[in-house]
Amino acid sequence: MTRVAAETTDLPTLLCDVAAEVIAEKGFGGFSLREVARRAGVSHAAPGHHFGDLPGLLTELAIQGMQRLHVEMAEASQGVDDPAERLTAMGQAYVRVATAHPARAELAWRNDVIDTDDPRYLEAGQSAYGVLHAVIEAVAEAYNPSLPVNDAAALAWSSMQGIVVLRSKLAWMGEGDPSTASDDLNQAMEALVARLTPLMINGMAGVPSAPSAATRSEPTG
Amino acid sequence: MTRVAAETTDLPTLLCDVAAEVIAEKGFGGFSLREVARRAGVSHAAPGHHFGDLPGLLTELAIQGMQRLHVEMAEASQGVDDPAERLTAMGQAYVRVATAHPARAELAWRNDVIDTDDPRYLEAGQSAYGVLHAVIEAVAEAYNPSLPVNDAAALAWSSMQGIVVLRSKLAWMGEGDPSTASDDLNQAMEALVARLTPLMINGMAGVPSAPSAATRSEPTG
DNA sequence: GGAATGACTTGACACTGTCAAGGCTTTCGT
DNA sequence: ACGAAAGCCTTGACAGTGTCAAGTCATTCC
Repeated sequence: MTRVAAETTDLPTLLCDVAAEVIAEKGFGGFSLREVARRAGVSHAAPGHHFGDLPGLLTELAIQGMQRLHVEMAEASQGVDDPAERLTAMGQAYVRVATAHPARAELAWRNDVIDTDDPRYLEAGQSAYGVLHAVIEAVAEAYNPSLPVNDAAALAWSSMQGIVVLRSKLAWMGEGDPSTASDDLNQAMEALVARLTPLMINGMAGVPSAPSAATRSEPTG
Repeated sequence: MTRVAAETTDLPTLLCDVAAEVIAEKGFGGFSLREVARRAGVSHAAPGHHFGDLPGLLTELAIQGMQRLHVEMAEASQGVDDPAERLTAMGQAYVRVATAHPARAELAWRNDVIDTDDPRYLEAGQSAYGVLHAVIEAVAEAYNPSLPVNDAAALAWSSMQGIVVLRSKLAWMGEGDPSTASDDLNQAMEALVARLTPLMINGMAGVPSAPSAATRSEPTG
């Protein structure tokens, strides 16, 4: 009857958009396939017809989230020469995607409800990681050729993802006011990323060949 | 009937343990209050009687997770004098809690299904952050008095949480084999934390333009 | 022009969270 | 000591959910 969005788009993409909207609105509790169908103006079994089952739809959203992460990080890194600035731009792009598409970005890491063996999911994830890895390699080349690139890349991605998860708890951490509007929170997070990146870059630039600050537990040299 | 666990513990804690077990086993899909009641050998409405509703039970688990994070980080930092080593020990404790109690640790950050306004939740979170903040302050005192402590603490916590979330994706990142057993994965993650901490400490210690900051290993000589 | 394919609906089933009502046991006041 | 009150838990019911089989209808293909 009253389909909510443009009639031109096909039903699967419409269902994805509606699902992301519902999740962003009410979280994963209160989300249901039937409500998605209701908002899209189709029968309750229509989603099942296109995506098989609930994990099928959520996996599709997760793939889209990972792909978006990939393309926006890649775009953000283009045209920025300095490796440190490029890492900052990518981190900000990551945060921006996570706030602009919360459902898709969160689902990308919800191993318990998606099919992590889907080849499209794997490919999107590895592509995204490839972009980050390239930037860290540039950082290593510019600042410290002996930098353990894999470790540094893991640190960078972990930090970005951690910031997104801890976003609502930044008030605990003296990083702004809890009552800030979402636009301000977004800006505050991009600013935080901009301040955190040099902290990481400094660590990557100055890492001694034999770390002495903490106990080493890596046996192989 | 056939209650599954020790009869000595009271029903609420039994229900929490069973719920955590079910979530760890089958994820949040496939989890239901009724199955928890079934495994505990009580009627289907017993959980509701003690916790009100589903968010009530999940919030209780989240509080327990945050508290565990707090106490284990505090314990890990005790008896370790060097700030860098203490930060490493705390990071490893964080990872250890997240792998030993996956349901509780994950729920601690699932804002969509828990009640984040619960005062016990808030208190536990702020206590945990306080422990981390103290360590970062010690790092600042030892290595770099002008370190922005709040930023550095946010970076440290974000990294720890990010590592936990990305744990299953470490294979993409050249950080070990995807087929490693869970015990090995646990060890690999603690080793990763041990390698990442010096990276962060170096970044916190100072700017790379000052060459002494990059090469020195002892702050006091 | 008939058949076959795909898109979607209808109807059904087992299951879920939540609530009201009731029973049973323990505790408490007097 | 004895009735009342309070807690703990069960039973029963209701609306809502995911999923599957069967059916309807238009399009496409030969």
